[in-house]
Amino acid sequence: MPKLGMEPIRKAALVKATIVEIGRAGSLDVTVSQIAKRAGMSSALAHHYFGSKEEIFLAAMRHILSLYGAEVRGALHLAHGPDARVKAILAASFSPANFRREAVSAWLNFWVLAQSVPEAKRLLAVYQKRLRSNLLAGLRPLAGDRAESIADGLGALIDGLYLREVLKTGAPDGAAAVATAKAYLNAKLERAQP
Amino acid sequence: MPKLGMEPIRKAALVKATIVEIGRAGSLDVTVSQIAKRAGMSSALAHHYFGSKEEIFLAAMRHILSLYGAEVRGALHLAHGPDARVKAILAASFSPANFRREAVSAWLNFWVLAQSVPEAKRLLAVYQKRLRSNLLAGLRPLAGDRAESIADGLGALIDGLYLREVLKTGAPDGAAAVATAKAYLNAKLERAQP
DNA sequence: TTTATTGTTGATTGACGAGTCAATAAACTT
DNA sequence: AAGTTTATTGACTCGTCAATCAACAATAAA
Repeated sequence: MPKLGMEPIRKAALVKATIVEIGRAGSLDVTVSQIAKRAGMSSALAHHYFGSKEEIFLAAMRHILSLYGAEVRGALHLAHGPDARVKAILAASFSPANFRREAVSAWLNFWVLAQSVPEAKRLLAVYQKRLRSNLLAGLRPLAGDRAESIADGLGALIDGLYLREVLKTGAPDGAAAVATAKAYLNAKLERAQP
Repeated sequence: MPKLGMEPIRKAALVKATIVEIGRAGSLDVTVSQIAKRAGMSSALAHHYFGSKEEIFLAAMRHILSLYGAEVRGALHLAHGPDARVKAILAASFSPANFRREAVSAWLNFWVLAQSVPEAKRLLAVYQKRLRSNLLAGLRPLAGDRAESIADGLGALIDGLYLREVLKTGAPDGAAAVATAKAYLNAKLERAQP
């Protein structure tokens, strides 16, 4: 039965299962056995590939971050002009893939993890820095030296909209979130809603 | 040794200790023994007064919420005029008492708790509703029917600023947070920084 | 065909933690 | 004085869970 080259497959399955389980539980109170079971293997195998529960969590976090990063990069690639680039970032941030219950819950819990696990904190800091620099690139031509303060506000607003999604019932409404963020942007750029 | 009327004293000590311990750990991974020890009693006594760990957490959450509520109410009492009232809410939200490491960490973790404990979710929803209605009362005279969207954005921004505090190192900077929120407000009200 | 190498799990270990209980003691009631 | 209520804790139960291990299976390399 054992076919070779299982490692990447198993790891990917575990990462995916971890995100699902965190979403289900709404917290990091998830056992390795639960994760392994959902991924269709024994908990011993999960330990075999990842070494520890913390490593599993970090891998899941990297995965969420890289999914998000890829989406932003893809959207940015298609966008021409500063305004379009900023809006592309917003659209990617609240796209169905990222702005879904599971993922939002995972983000929230990774924030918690960042308080006690330095590597998690580092990863989240990288995300924040990249988001900021992406926003800044688009905003600078539009707002000059006010770009920094707009970017910081917009970044916090995005995170806040994620946070608030947690309390909502029913399916996430990415469009509404994007609208709120765009309204902020337009107000800061002192122009009417386009 | 046993003096009567200990219950409220013990409970208060436990609630306080809970917030400190959650702040220290950065998560809800805090044992009843740790909490009880910090509060200067045995874990059995903590169970005696609260029944369960979950009840202890909920009591701590109610405490944080009520501290915040009291601060807002106090600030609102002194504020005259819609503009002053909105600013009072911002000032209270980022006052040193509320916007400190421990409290911020507690808030974040209560958000996580809300995902799995209905009562926690309820409490957080009450907070959100009150914040919204307080903001609305001040914004309506200033912005008419745009007040709703401004209040929602401002609410999310406040939460986002709390969230971002988690990653920061060093002492929290309430003034900067207030400045960001005020900048948002001013932009939405289409006026220069007063 | 032996000998690694990789994949896999059931069983076990060792630690830890929530909640209970029995026992003790002080204070208040009658 | 006897009985009741409140305060308090050390010791214990019972369950859970991360991590390890021993053993087995299958493929690849020699």
